[in-house]
Amino acid sequence: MNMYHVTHTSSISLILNTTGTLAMSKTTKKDEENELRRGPWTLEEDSLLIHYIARHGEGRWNMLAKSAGLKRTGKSCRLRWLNYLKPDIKRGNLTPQEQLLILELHSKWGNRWSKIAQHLPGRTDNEIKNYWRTRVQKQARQLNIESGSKRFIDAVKCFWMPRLLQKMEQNNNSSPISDHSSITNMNNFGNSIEASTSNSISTSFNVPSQRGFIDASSGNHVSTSFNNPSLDFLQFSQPLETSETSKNVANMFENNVHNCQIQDNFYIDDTNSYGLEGLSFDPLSSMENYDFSQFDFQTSGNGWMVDNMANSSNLWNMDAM
DNA sequence: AATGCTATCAACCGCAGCTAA
DNA sequence: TTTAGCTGCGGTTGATAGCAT
Repeated sequence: MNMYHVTHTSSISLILNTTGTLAMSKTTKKDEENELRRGPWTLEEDSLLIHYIARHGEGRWNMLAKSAGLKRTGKSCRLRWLNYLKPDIKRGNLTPQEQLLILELHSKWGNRWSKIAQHLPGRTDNEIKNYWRTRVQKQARQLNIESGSKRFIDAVKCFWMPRLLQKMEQNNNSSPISDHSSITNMNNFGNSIEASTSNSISTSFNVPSQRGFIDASSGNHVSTSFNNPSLDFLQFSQPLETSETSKNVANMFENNVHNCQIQDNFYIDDTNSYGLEGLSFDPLSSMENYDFSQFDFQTSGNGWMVDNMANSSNLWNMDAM
């Protein structure tokens, strides 16, 4: 049994558990005899649980806990299995695609973590919940936005999502990518918000009625539409046939359509504040690097973004998704 | 090197819904 | 119909690693 007791006294033991961390458990004789264990699981407990489920299957957790010889509650066994031991659990950082999907699904279902997790194979509700609370909500707090508010949704849609798309594009292209990025919306060229890199990969979220936009790197006016009208808001400066990721993105969004509306005159050009390292990936934090001083920008209280942006009436159409 | 702070994530808790007795 | 037990979900906590000072 791979349980490493580093030290052991009559009442305190240090145990190297499965996560590689040291767990200190203070127990009494009474605890050991009568009470249920709590805290980090040991390798021995994991092994008992895994082998029992391999033989008998999962479910009926209270009985399982007793039968397996685990001094744990059924709930604890269930949680340990579902969140950590189950073979098909995917570990490691969430990919941009997964993050994008989480944002999409959360906008649709709210804190229905279990339901969201069903759409991310190998990811657990706990993991998604932790991601949301530690990354997404943190950004909202830092920007003085109430998470779940309309402004927060605007931020997610107009900044975070395009950058995730951009990251996906970049991941799909192994060629060297400059740190130069820009988000551009020029009044003269229609209402679009565009994430662009210097290697001409450009992703635009458009107001459907105005589909043209300027490729920031080439200066050419580009208008690319999807066959599916519901994808009109998604446009790419590269022809679709040359951008596999664009196709993937299009597929991903096919049933998750929403429009991103921002006001005219909205122009942001940051030259180096969120290069690749920034894209690894914290889009809202990169917002903090923008110069919003030219706008009616409030850093505390209710406001944080261009007023017209927040006043858009067609934002985040839940029904359309 | 020591200390404090922050981020992350595993695990626990309380509650609600379901089911069987 | 009531009640007790079980399960699953979402919120919260606590331990710890890593970073900053």
